[in-house]
Amino acid sequence: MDAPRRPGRVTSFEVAERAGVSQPTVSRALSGSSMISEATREKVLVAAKELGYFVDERAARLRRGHTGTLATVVICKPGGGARDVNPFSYALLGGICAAAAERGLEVLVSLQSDEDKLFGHFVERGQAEGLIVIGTTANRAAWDYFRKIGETTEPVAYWGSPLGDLDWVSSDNEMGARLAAEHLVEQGCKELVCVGSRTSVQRQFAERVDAFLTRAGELGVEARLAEIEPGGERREQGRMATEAILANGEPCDGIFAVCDALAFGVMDALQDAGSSIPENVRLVGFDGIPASELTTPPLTTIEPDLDQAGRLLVEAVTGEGPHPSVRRVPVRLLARGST
Amino acid sequence: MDAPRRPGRVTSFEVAERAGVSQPTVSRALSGSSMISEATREKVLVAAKELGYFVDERAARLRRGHTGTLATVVICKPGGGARDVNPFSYALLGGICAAAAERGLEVLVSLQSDEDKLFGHFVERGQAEGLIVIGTTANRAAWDYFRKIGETTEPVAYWGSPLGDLDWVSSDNEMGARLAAEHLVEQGCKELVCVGSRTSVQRQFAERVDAFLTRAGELGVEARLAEIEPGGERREQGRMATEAILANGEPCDGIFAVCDALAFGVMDALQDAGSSIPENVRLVGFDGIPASELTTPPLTTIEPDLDQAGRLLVEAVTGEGPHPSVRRVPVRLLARGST
DNA sequence: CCATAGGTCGCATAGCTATTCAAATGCGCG
DNA sequence: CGCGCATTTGAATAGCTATGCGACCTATGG
Repeated sequence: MDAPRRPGRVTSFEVAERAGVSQPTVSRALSGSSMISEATREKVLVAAKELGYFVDERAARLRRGHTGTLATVVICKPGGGARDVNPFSYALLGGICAAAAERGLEVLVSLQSDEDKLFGHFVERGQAEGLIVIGTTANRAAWDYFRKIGETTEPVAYWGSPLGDLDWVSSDNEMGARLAAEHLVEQGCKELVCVGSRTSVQRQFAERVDAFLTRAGELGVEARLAEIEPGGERREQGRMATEAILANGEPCDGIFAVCDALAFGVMDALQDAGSSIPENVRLVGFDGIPASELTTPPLTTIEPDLDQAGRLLVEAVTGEGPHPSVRRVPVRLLARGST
Repeated sequence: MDAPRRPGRVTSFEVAERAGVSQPTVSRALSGSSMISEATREKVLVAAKELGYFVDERAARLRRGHTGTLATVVICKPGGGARDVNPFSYALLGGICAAAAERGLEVLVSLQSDEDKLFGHFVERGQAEGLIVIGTTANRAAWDYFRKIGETTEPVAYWGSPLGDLDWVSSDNEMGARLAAEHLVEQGCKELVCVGSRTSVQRQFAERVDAFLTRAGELGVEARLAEIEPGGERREQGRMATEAILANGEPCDGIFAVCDALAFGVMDALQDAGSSIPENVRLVGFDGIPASELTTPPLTTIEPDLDQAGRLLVEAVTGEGPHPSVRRVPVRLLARGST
């Protein structure tokens, strides 16, 4: 059609011929084998450059038996397109890519919402060494699916979801929630509310709720849970939960929302009710998504170290360290205008 | 170490033996060849399932000669980690993944900031059919790099950057900027300012600026450009440009910021100056990033159809349609509180 | 001067599938 | 009953690299 499209690709045999050596020598020279003399290696490198040779990864991987690749499945909302992916998932994906690159691994990304295709069988098909699954919160069906196939022997690591005997990684929810409680108390709050859930698919939420209430208790401050309605958008859930609090006239001068998206809804409701942040109510979120900086006032939030998160996920799936393992990503408090 | 790790993997030969046929028959049966009888195909499928067989993509791709994979390079800021990636790039990446999945293609993602590794040679190494490059705005050096290697014969498509004779895709900047101008005028604005740049690496900015000023002129409304300072964060650039306007006491009741991140800075400056949006000044952004919904008031913005964007990029790189080609992604106005 | 060891390199092959080509089978029709 | 044709299958091979093992050469020590 257009360009001649490289009729036959340049092979290591052609490089060998040009360099006056054998094909295996080319292979070894390029892979840095120590059994090749410097002079020969140089000849080979020159020939390879002149011919524009690149190793064919297909053949190399077939022969070698491994791929140097990790697959990452990002779970999407059932009907949702790319637009609906949680911003947190994208940020996490970035951390994974960075950590993989550190180790010289490629990353294959798959956005999935269809239940039957969730598990791409990337490992069995020889496309990846292991699988990282993130965004499981977005899709209940997906969650159940992974729960069922939990017995697979594939090297797979999940973000944020205790699944029996498997590797998983999550924020240090307990630490984060404690930081939130301490911060609100330091700011003088006396009547705390936690907007979240103990029963969500997202088990991380329950951890945050429990740790927050416990820590508030230790500090001698009232704290109670405002359970969100299941289903629907997070932001809307946050709004409704907060409206319920306000409607009941319950006293409240400090709110901890267990994720930033919920916190946005909390802000909506407070603003509608004419309650000002932080004067009347102080608010802390969780996740540290970049958008949290844009609200008025900017949202105080608990930010996990996503580079670290990516690193731990990659380590879990490449089998470094014990198995099964649970790894906690360090968090820090980003104090901003909402407190 | 841990699990026996599948000492030898299940091959098509084993499936063949169990099904009582030959290896080529297995290959054909599983790939849906029409030259296999239904009875035989059924036998093969059963045997494959019983043995837990999956095609080894490494071997299949080696033999077949193509990979069914697209590589996407996301350019990052020079020193920046995953955290610094433009949210727009992530959203676009989502669109690309979705479009690729529609065509049964896998997506290999690579975040890159080191200049020497930008071009992963994914195609030459037989890892992908083609390359999509996004986020070129983030990194001047990267931009120059790609400019230099523009002559490569690799199938590569760029987001948003006219690069001589290559395929590229961008928002319909002209249409978007016109929509912005028309909207501001409809809302009664008489003194328009465009916060942006004609000289940025990001050529899309210049297109937006020109179209906005032209359209405002056609509508008989004053409009001028507030050129941003080169370098630094977009948000900061927007803030500084707006502060300059306010300091000069120039009349202004409508602002078009050529990207959302700039618009956030515009809001910062207006808020600091006690100028209220939309009463005193109306504001329109560009890109429709999800975070634009979170500002107070929510930002009116021009949203490109990112599913479409992904589709056009994938088509460009897979060689569907003419080459070289320039493709424009349809946009729409999201009217929100800031106007 | 020979034996040995160490350092380099080439031969042959494995790794698994898709495809080409020929062979076998079954069927209709003259 | 024989022949041609369509349908279905198998044998052989290509696709390209990495690696086990043997071969070779040179230097070294005896």
